[in-house]
Amino acid sequence: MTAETAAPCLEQCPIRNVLDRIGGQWSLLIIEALAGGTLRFNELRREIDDISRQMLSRNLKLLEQDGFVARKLYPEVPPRVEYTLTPLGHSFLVPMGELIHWADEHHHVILASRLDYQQRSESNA
Amino acid sequence: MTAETAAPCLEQCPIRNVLDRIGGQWSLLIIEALAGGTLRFNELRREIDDISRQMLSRNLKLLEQDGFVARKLYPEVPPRVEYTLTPLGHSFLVPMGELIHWADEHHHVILASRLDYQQRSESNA
DNA sequence: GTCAAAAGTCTATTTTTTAGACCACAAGAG
DNA sequence: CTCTTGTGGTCTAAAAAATAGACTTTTGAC
Repeated sequence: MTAETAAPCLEQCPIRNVLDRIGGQWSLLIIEALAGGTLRFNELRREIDDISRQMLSRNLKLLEQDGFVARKLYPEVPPRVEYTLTPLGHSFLVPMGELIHWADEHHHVILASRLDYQQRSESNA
Repeated sequence: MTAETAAPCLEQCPIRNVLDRIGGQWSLLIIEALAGGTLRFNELRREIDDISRQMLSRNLKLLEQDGFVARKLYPEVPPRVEYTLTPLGHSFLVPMGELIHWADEHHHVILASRLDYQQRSESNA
């Protein structure tokens, strides 16, 4: 129980640095949508459906910065922009898949826990 | 390419429902901190160090609701509260571990990508 | 007597997100 | 010709969320 104990995540730790980007509501959803293949901006928007243009735009930019997705602009009129997962993005699908699998497997437990908690707090009220 | 294609995550889909909770900046950090064993409120705060009391409190409450952590209040004065991972919380450590491992393995690529992007946008400016 | 610590809560300020208008241009309908 | 739709966004104003910091209550140390 000396200084060695835990504290693995100070501010500029790599894990935190990476996961903070992934952590938003939208990033995982976008990556998942692109897992099926290249999509254009508005295709993504329809796919995710309740994301605002601005958030989609911002998150795509972040994902592009971090090298998860590649953005290809076709200089046509009207403009066409295609977003595709990079190899890095694809490699991320593996741990993300496990996370989703876990969520899928356990969501009933979680839902039950939520209900339980709700009922307990009601009976205390 | 019919309706079957993708759209796996509408609003009330379980994955989304679960991951939205996990998705915050703090949840993963809290779970990671508790992976080492039971901690009290202020111990957690020192562990994570740049989390506000309010966010820690709120996130712990959410994690408790969802059944990831158990909260044990000792009715002493001053009050003592201990937070511990439940079995569900522990089982989550597995996919989370893979995610962290991936982040650890790839953060250099991501950092490089960020720098690259930055330089490209500077040369375009 | 004074100060710190416990585990939070409350409020005010700041940041982030959302909703929605707006842009230039072109193709298709009528 | 005009009207509407679709393209990939950006901009602004309003709503929601996060942060910082004071406050609470009781005990033990000094």
